[in-house]
Amino acid sequence: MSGRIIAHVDMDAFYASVEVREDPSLAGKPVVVGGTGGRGVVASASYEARAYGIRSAMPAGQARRLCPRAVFLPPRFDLYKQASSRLHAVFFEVTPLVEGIALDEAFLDVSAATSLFGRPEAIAARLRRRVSEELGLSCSVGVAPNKLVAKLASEAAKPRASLTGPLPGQGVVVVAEADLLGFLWPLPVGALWGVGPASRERLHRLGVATVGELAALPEATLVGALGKAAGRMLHELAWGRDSRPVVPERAPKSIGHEETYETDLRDKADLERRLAMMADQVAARVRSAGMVARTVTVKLRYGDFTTLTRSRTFPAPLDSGPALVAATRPLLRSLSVTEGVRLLGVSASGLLPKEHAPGQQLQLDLGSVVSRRASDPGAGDPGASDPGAGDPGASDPGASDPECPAPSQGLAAQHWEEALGAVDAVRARFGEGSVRPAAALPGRGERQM
DNA sequence: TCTGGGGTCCTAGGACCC
DNA sequence: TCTGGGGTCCTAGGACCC
Repeated sequence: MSGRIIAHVDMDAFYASVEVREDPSLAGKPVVVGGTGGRGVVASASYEARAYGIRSAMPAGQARRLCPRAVFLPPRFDLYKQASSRLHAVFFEVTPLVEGIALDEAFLDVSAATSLFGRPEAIAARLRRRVSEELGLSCSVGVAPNKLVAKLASEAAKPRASLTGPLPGQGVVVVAEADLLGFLWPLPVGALWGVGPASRERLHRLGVATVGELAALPEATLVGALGKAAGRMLHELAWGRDSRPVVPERAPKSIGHEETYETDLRDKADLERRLAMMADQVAARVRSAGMVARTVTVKLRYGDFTTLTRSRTFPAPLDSGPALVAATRPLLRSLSVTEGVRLLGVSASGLLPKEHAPGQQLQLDLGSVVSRRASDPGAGDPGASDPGAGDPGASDPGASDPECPAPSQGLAAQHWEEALGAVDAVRARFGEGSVRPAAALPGRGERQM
């Protein structure tokens, strides 16, 4: 446990600061990124905007009421991604052990960097200087023996908003092993990783408001109130114990896309087309990650915010657009849309690296598998690992759907791979919208472009 | 002018297997 | 033929993070 030195680097008001850097006339003004759509929320707010009480995740309307003269900008994620990769290049100057948490935030295990760069304070100061030189942006750095406290330390190092302008923070806060509990125990429980509004409320009912009070509670009480995993975890964290390692590369567990609409949608055919577009995009991202997916989930949210999911796991993985589109269709059809749909989404999970995936041929057969399983949940796996076995003669509503025919049984797997590669290549060159799934088109005879 | 979009992890119940 | 129990997989929902 002892000996680790973990740094947490967190950019200050990242998206807003990038926008100010791109347009210096915004400097000193309240700037809000996000919340430009009818149903948006704030993604990032400059310290000038925070002085009015504007915060991330706040509904746009509320932010506008708090500060009508704030500048509201639509997010430009490509710009933030560029800045993020330059940020990571700076991190790699110090250590290869970098775990990105978000575009603007990362843990660095700098335990082995002291011989080259000196004491933790010096490493943190160096990081801040290099970030400023390379990106023209400021960040805050926390250093501690573990991730939990490093993150809380970077928070303590942040600037503060005030109506007379941002008050600079310390920039760097280092918490030594001996000071751990003294730093931790006065903090509110909500500061701990994993304590959100629901857990905070439960803890308050137990009379717990600070981390110190949490530490005084028996672990069994916490487990009773919050469940086994969360209870044990929080008990450890309250005592400053956190052995989670810095993990540089994590394989994704799911890849998805969802959209909230300006007004609730009720037209089933329209929703199916939108879902097909999303499923096709998700399939492309699964392929570009070099993965295949076994589980497909459709998510739907009604106007009253009730949220439902429907998922299906297939015996063999899939990664083609038509396969994902075909998989989502019966899932959406199992849900009512007459109430009005606020949000629709698709996600692919059960991801496996493509090279270890067994029986990748399901995509050739998926139409029949999907509809058969949907109509008869008790049906076994109809030879899914064998592309030719899927009962090509059966008149199957899914496979014969005019809007989304199953890929031809006769198309050799190799040709299918080539077709997918071609789709991805055209998209890479001409943009995402250049190739669209047939199921996303309004009608068969109708010209789209 | 209520509540985004990208995710991770956990829980609980049922099916199923031994 | 009054009923175990562990393990795994799947599904749905929910808390939480940035």
